Order: sequence, then structure tokens, then C-alpha cells
Amino acid sequence: MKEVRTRFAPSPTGYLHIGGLRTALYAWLFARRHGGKFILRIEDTDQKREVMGATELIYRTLRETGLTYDEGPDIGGPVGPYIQSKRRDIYQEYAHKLVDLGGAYYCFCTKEEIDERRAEAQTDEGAYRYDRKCLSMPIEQAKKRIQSGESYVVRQRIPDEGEAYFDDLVFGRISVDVSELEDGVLLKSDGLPTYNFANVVDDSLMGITHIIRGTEYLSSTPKYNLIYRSFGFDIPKYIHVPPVMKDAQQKLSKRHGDASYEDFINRGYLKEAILNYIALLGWNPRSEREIFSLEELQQAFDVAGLSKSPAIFDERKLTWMNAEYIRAMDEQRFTDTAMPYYREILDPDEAQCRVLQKILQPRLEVLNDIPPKIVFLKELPDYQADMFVHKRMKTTTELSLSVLKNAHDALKQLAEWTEHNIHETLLAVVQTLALKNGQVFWPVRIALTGLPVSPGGADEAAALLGQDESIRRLSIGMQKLHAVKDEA
RNA sequence: GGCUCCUUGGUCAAGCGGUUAAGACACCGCCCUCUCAAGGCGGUAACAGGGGUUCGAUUCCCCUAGGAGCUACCA
Repeated sequence: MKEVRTRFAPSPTGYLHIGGLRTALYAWLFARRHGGKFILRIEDTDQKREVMGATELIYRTLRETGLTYDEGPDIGGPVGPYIQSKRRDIYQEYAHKLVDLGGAYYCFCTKEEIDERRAEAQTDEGAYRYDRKCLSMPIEQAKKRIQSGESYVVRQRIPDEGEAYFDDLVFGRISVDVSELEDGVLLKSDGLPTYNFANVVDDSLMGITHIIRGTEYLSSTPKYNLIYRSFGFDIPKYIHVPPVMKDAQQKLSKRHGDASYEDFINRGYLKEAILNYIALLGWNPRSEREIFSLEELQQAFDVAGLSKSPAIFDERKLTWMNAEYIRAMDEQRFTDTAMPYYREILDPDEAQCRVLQKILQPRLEVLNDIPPKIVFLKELPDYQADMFVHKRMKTTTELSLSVLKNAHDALKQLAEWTEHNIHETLLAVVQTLALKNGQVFWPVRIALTGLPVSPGGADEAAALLGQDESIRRLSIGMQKLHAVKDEA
């Protein structure tokens, strides 16, 4: 069997959006799954839409995500160039060849003329098709006009009757009567091909065996197959994948300012989680498993699991999955990953890192949650004394004051400031005052964090703050409680 | 307008003629608990509508509705 070759062929029109990344992922997975090659091709035949730097961003994103390509513009390969604007001569050659083969013809009608005729046609909305005015022109005459330097395009010659069709691995056979098709432009007057032509020539010349792309091409693929036939090219297998939607009506798109891969990274999402999540948007492994590494995805990927209908991107679920990935990290990896975020607030030593890991790992959804969760360590928030009073904890002002005093004194004596020792010390306070755990831990935690909600408990907060700062904060708590008592 | 495609809970999605119609996220409740999480247990919630075919339709066919894509010298 022939080696499988797939490609990802983005236009450099901006950031790589989530839908594009998913298409790339599927094409990559399919190639890897079958021991084949994955090729990157840049489709920049529409210079008007090109965005500076977009190509580099595509290279970088594919590298970063691990979707490595075997051939591409920046690494070369046997069937390059891999940038369409550098393949101009190739398209020219094949366009003329297609004319010779009877699959296309030269056309000298200008855009303006056609717009005029379209307006005059007064047909229903969008019903106008090119009237084939130039189809009847003798080939010698056409060639003469070209030689004289006249501007021209090459149009596809759609057969007069019959069905055009193709077979898709997920949608089955798609066929359309040729009377529905237009003699579309293949080679533009600027000498560059349209997508309609470039994709056929490139995919053939590059030996692409499986074309994996979005469903927006579903209705134009029958006419691409006509071109393949005219050339006598082998027809590739087609795998069209439905779009990733932002809601039921709209696709996820950079144009509408929807989040791109980069945006998610910047917001503290892990690339593994993003890839895992988008893999499952439109594809299912035929099992209940949801967490897959790239390698595992590679093993499991199967066209049979591809869905036909669009999938709405659910950030909640991505977030959940991201949290799963965070929780699954080993301690070292977590600390390494979290360190840049810790540094925004403090410079933790090893012991502090262990406590931070313990309290943060189960509580994070995205990495960006880290700084706001630990700022209280840097500075005690200004809080109100009524936070000490908690009905369910059964704490009162008086009780809290006494707890804080006892905790303060006991902790001040503590020789070795470890979380374990702190915990034991506070339990001893519970014993001494004959209270319930919460009645001691709650006020102490409030005094240490100044927060109604904090990651971890009193002992962890104390361990992180260190002995001096903890003692200081307990004193502040007592002052606040005294102030309230005096008022009363 | 024409053509092509799509349609199971709020979302992802299993199902491929006979099921109490899975599972996950989200949501709600309970447990655990020094707060919040995490974790455990449980719950609410779906076959777009109408015709066929069939002993039997979520599943096959047709129609309608809704949605998407294409209908460019965009990709």
C-alpha cells in the first residue's frame, strides 16, 4: 500500500485559530497513525489577505504543540516549494496543460464586464453563472491574444452533462449535476491560481493521499475531481471535518475576536489540555475515555469516530480538562510549571513550594489562577473583625479572641516551624480549650489570611507565612477583636 | 433563490431495527471537611415535527422546519 501523506494547508491570514489547529491535529494524527508523512503547505495565493508574521506563527504553533511536519516551507522536502506563491510557474504550466487536455479554456472577459453582465442578468440572487462567452474562441486566436500581452484568466471547462461527484470517508458520496457548476476561474489574471486550482495541482504533485480539511469544501470538491480526471491524476481520499462553532450560528473565528490557541496559552491553559479537548470536538474514540496524550491520540485515532455535525466549543469543559491535567502533574512538574506564576507574588523556598503545590494543585483550573490565590501571602488583606464570627463554625468574638491568644502563645513557642508541628500545636489548643477543630482553625485561618475563602487551611497558611509573620497576623487579629469588644 | 450537507439533554457525545436511550462537562443535592477546592455518592435533563417501510423505529426512506456551507479573478 502507498505511504499515507496528509497535509495542513493554512492561509497566512492571521493567528492559527482553534478550528484550524484541530484540522491540523486530525491530519497529523491520521498520518502518524498510519505511519505516513504530514506536510505543511502555505496557501498564500491571495496576497490581499495576507498578514505579516502569520506564517511564522503557524510554524511556531505547530512546533510548540508537537504537530511536527515532515515537509514544509521552512524545512524543505522532495516536492517543494511548499509556499504557493513560489509555485507560480508550476501552476502556469499545469493551467496551459489543462487547456490542452480540454479541461479548461482561456477567457478574456474582465471582472468588470462580468459584473455588468451579472447585474443585467436580473436573475435571482446569486444565480448568475459565467456565460461561457470565451469558450467558443478558437485556440489559435486565444494564444495570439495572450502573446500580444493581453490579460487573461484560465477557466475550468465544466462538462455539458452528467454528474460530478466524490466519495468522502465521513460523508459518503457527494454528487451534483454539472449544470449546477460554473466554469470557475482557475488561474487569475495576476498569474496566480485560485484555491480551486492550486489545491488540486499541489495535492497531486505533493502526493497527498488523504485530504483532510473543513466541510466548507464539501460542495466544491466534485468539481475538483473533474480536474483530477482531466489531468489523469490519482484521486485522493477525502475526509471533510465539520467546523468548530462558537454558538449554533457562528464558527469560531479570529475575525470575531474569538480566542485563538495563543490566547488560551496566555490565559494559563496547557497545550496538552487544549489539544486533548479539541481532538474530542468532532471526534470520539468509541470508548468512554477522555484523557489522551498526543501519543495516545495517535494510537486511537480513527476516521470512523469523526462526526458529521458541527461542534460548539465549550470553554467550561476545556477548563475542566485543563484542571485534570494540572492535577495529574507530578510534584516536580507542577512546581516547575507554577514557578513563574509564584514569582509574581513571592520567591518560595523548597519547603514553601511543597506546601504551595499541596494547596494549589487541586484548586487550579488555569495557571493564571495562581497569583490571585496567593497574594494574601504577600500582604494581609484589610478585613473586618466580623469575619471571625461564623455561625456554622460556632465562633464568636469572645471565643475567637481567646483562641487567637492561645494559638499566638503556643505558636510563638514552637521551635520547628513546619506544617506538621503547626497542625499539632493547633490541635493542642483545641484540646486545651475543649473546642471543636473548626472553632480554633477558623479564627486562626481568618487572622492569617484575612480572607473568607483561601486555598488551604490555617496550618498551611501559617507554614507559608513563616513564624514571625504568622505571629504578627495573629496579633493583628486580636487587636481587631479587641476593638470590636470595646465598642460593644 | 439554487445546490450540498447537518439535526440525540444547556454543551460534547454513545447508539449503527428490539436498550430502563450510555458516559463526560455544566447545574442541583448529600457525604467528607478549619473556608474554598479536590474526592465520594446521588439527582434534574434529549431522539426537531409529520408521514411512510417494518411485527417493531432514535436507528432505513420521503416531506416539512431549523441551521450551516458553497454559489468570488477568497480560501
